[in-house]
Amino acid sequence: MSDIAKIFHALGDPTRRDMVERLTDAPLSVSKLAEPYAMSLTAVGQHLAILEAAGLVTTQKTGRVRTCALAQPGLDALGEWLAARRSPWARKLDALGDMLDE
Amino acid sequence: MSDIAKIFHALGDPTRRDMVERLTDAPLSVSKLAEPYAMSLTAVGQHLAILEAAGLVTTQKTGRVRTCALAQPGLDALGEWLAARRSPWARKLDALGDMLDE
DNA sequence: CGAATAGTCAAGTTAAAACTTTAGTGTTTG
DNA sequence: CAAACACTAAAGTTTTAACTTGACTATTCG
Repeated sequence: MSDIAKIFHALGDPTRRDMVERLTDAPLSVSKLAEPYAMSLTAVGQHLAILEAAGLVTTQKTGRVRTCALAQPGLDALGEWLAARRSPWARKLDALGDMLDE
Repeated sequence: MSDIAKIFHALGDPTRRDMVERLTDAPLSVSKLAEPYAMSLTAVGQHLAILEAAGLVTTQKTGRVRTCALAQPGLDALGEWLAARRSPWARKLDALGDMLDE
């Protein structure tokens, strides 16, 4: 699964997208992050693992609490993908470059 | 389902994301769009409906052929969402505005 | 006009995600 | 040191989404 595939798949789920939105404001522990959702802590942990694998969230464990924060790599990759669709000339240049490489 | 939810859900699927990527280069008929995929034309039509509902693709039927092209509204909405995560100060200003409204 | 083309509709099947339960680890607190 | 806390792992269930089949409509071509 490519990076961009992981990112879009991760953000395709409403709960995960909401988590990212809430982490925009401030870092949160797993428990705090889980509070608003009507699901088990385990389920939240699973969502978190997906966000982390996509490079959208980083976490670090101190003692028994894991703190989650927004990560740049995922957002940056998303920005690049979007830029390529919004300025088609950039994509055409890429295609030209690929052609010249052959 | 909110606009941004529709957009991320739509792009969360690999086939639909590939469709959008191919439409970045040029508009295509449904049949041409379907060619690379090992699935029925019906399935492609279903994917297309989801992309259209998300504002990522527009289509128009002329005679018996439907031509599909990339649409701005979806990409713009995605850009706005992303901008809000990448510059947290913007989001904090929004929160301040909401607070002052009360 | 008949056949081929391009796409669509409704309904059912299959495959993938999300979520749960149960049980457990390491960490702090009283 | 026992109990509460914060999370984690494995395995099974349920829900959702993707995809198929078969039948059908409208358009173009010979």
